[in-house]
Amino acid sequence: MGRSPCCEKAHTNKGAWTKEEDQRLIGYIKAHGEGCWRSLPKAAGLLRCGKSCRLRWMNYLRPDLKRGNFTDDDDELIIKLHALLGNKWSLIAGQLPGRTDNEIKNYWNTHIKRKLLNRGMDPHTHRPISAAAAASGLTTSTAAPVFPSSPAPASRLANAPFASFQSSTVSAPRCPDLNLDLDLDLSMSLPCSPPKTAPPAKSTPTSHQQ
DNA sequence: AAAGCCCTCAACCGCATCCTG
DNA sequence: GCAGGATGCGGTTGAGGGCTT
Repeated sequence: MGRSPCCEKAHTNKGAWTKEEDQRLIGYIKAHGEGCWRSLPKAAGLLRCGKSCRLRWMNYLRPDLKRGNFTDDDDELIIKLHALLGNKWSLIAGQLPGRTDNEIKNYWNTHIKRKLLNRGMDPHTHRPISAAAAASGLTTSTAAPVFPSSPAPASRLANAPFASFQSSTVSAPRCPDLNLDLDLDLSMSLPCSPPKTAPPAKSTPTSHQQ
């Protein structure tokens, strides 16, 4: 496509990071802080593209990461947040200090999906599979999720009514503004747009752009 | 003990959105 | 208001390790 590549692929390493690369990245960020990912690799003496450095730092090297050891509470929270937000992994991660969007996404796909299926729940709609199927003259896969199925882009969520819990992440441990302790009928609690039978999360804007 | 299969997770890719001039 | 660049996000892939046969 017409986009310029994010970096010169010919001169960048790919694949797994070596310890030395990690050390360089950590050292550089400790010394200079995050930011300007595009120029960071050169400045740090890394043959990586900025994106790759950012990802490595965010998902693996950051000192405040927990990594692994998801508790049942974490599971339940993720499930509830997913019911509310859909595949907005970064927002979900924001409610779980020390977790990254990538980690949660992986954990969802490998563990929680299965957990929900075992419970007879549809991981997309968060409804009982039979009900979800029945409810769909709609196809199962597009059965209306209980979260806004064509949610506003993440950034716009900042303007959404539940934005308050996003910004509250830091000060309060978890979702003080969401009634996550209840077995919510989430479809009732959503402040956002009325449910549409729209494609799931990310696909939204695509249709009217490009 | 070996081979094949399955699962997990780190990393990449492409697109969307934000930011700046 | 527009264009281009930078950053962030979500989907997907592939390597490696563990498990099963």
